[in-house]
Amino acid sequence: MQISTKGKYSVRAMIDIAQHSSGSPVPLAAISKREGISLQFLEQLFQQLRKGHVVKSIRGPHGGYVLAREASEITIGDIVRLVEPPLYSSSCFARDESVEQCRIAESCIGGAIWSQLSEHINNFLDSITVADLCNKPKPEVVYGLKMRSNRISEGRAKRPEDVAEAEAVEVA
Amino acid sequence: MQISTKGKYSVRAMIDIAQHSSGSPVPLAAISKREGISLQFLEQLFQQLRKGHVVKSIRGPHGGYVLAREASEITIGDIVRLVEPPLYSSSCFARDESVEQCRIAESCIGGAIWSQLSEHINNFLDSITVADLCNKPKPEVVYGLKMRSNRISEGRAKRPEDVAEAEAVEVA
DNA sequence: TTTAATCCCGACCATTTTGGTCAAGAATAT
DNA sequence: ATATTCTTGACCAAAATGGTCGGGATTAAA
Repeated sequence: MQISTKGKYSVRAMIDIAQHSSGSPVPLAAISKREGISLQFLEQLFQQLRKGHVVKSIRGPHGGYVLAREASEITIGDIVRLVEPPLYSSSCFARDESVEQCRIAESCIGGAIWSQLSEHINNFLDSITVADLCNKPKPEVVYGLKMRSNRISEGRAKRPEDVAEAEAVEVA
Repeated sequence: MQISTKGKYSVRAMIDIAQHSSGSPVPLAAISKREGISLQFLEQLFQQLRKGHVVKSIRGPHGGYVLAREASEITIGDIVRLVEPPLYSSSCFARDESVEQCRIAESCIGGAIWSQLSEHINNFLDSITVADLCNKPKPEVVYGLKMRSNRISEGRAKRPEDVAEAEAVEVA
């Protein structure tokens, strides 16, 4: 269970755009140089980010990418979900995952675990926005991240009762 | 970000032992047959589970594996951590991950995100025990999983303030 | 004491995923 | 026109995943 560099690079690139775009588009070449990420790899990632509607592209000279909406309205989860495979893919403890039926049948709790874990992770990642990471908070604040619950992220219809209360983790 | 079959298989095998062991050891061959998991793959997994002290082995005829402690004292997190690579490995948004220094330096929040995410996941997985999954709860109960916070899992020293309040997710 | 059951261990291996590169093209500001 | 920038698709090496194989070591029981 790992977060790949695709996720990390994508988040870094999105932060980079948010920090360096003053209304004008940011070319990938600039991000590549600043973040030390290969241009071609960025291009690959940004196709997914564009199709996922978190950035918009502008072609030609002085072109580049701009955030599709305000940095405070783009969550880390929005980004990560576009470039990472989903955690929960309908498999539980069932013997044969291709079959819908679970081995321990009506008492199966396995699927619920992974789906609940997935919910937890998504709620956590959706509680942090690109704007949060651009504000350069003081170290004390870093560890006291304010968690916003019930955030509705793009393309993911959540009923309110689906959303867990995400409490801040006191790490320090 | 995926949970591999190693994690799922290991959890299933542990549940299998808990359900079929009446004090006597459960041979891998029996688990293999019941769960449809290759014997050799199980052997591979159980080496890690044994070294991680969640099971004990008994060799010779009528041998097999027994849980190293009560099913209610073994969490899913205990199992999964033994066979899955760790989520958080000291990398944040830093340009050069081999260097300890982060690009956005004193205001770096990136590392905190992944480490907090890791905490969240561990707390969640540590809130569910093998015993919970053997009790065959009714479907209603399945989705109302009671989360126990502040569980101390083997080999992971947690200060109380490190542990988030894990609330039950109302899925249904 | 042989035999069979069982765990133990290390090497091996095919496929998929990851983390990219390369080359050619299309759009567009200047 | 031309240079800049995104767009697309093919390709590729290395690592991880999800196993298999073959032989040992240990031990209960016939």
